[in-house]
Amino acid sequence: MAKLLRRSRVTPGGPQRKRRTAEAARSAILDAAEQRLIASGPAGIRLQEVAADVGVSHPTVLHHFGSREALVAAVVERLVAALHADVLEAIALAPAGEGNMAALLERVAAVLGERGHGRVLAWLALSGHGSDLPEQRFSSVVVAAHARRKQQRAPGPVPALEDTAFTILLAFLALFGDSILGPELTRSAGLGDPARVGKRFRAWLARVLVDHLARG
Amino acid sequence: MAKLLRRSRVTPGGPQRKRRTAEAARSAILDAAEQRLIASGPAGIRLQEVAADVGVSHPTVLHHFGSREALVAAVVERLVAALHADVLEAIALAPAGEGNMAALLERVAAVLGERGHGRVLAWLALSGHGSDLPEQRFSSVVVAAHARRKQQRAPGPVPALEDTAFTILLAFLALFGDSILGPELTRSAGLGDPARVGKRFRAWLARVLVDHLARG
DNA sequence: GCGACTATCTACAAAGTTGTCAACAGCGAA
DNA sequence: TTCGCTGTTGACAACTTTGTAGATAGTCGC
Repeated sequence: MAKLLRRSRVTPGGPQRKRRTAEAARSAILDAAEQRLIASGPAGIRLQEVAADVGVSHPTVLHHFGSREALVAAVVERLVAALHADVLEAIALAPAGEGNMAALLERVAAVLGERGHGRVLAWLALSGHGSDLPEQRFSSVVVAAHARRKQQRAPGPVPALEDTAFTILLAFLALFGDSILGPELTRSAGLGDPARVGKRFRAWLARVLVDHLARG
Repeated sequence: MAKLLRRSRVTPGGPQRKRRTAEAARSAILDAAEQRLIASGPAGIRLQEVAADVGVSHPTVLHHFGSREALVAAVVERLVAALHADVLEAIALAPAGEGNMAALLERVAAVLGERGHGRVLAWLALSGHGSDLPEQRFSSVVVAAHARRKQQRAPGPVPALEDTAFTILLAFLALFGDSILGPELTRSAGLGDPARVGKRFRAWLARVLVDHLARG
């Protein structure tokens, strides 16, 4: 009789099994793993926690990704692609004008801050996943910016390409560093609301950069 | 007979036990844990690995620190103190002159690069150990630098304190970000030897900062 | 409805990690 | 030398985590 009663080896509390398409399951699992990646880094991704977030058992995760390592690789790849697209979009959406440096910095800062893209960059660099970062993109941005710079300021000596590259590098590193420990530093400095201070800092940085590009 | 032969429950390969003072043992364990902290972050510290590095068994580590968490707290505290002292020393050793900005940046960059102080800063900020970072130190540096700045450039309008603070913040964030993903970015940009490019970048940054402080 | 496919589950295994415990052993003091 | 203190150890326990295996059960096509 007992054999007839139990429909599975052990009757679960909620016997209703939700079945998704493989693609939907993979996507949901990647979403959960992405949150864990942002919060705890690649080393902090646990199969059981990710599975619990999605509402499935951890063998289901293994079924869809094969191994924990493959899951980490998949979520890193997806997130790096998203980061890459977001940065390019932020740059592309900045109209070529005068006071748009501040808007561009604000956009890039938002990309690094929201969704934790800055944190993920740091996690990957620290964890040795640096080779997963997009390659040869920085140089293309530099070349495009330098062309626009030479076009905009006709008279005077031609600025060196490296000057443009270093300017962009400085802006990006400052925004990146700010996304990681900016709040801590402003709090430590007692400057008040970190969000407000961050905004003022970026506006100030925009003025410095424009100043340098114009006169440097 | 067998009872007489075995001097311990199981005869170890090397029966020689090295006994250190508690202080020496703690120091050696902290050294090993520090390496692990720099390489893998606070979450990557394993009692067995640290013990193996020192050449002891892992219960010895627990004996000296009580728990893994206490060990992590101890090594973080020691390393943050060392980082703090190194940064203050780098600033203090910079003579108040003209072209010393480059030397100062080089010093701070060395502190962040060597011994992995920059990495540790990032690890702690990402891992939520941000509250372990030194407090109220940034503001004291800003105040001192601002006083020196007002003294050096007598004529003209008095620069705002926030301008000095943002300048220091920019320099530190750029150096910090460069210590984390500078090599990756320069490699991605195909600019050649990251060490050389980093040095050129810091020299360039020094010129930009001095320029801003003088004219801004 | 029925069968094939497969997403999903429970149960288990294997390895790693932290922590406990009793015993051993080096070293200084009486 | 002997004794007490304690740094050190092997063995073990409890827990976590990844991975495997077989069974269960939705879903689609016929």
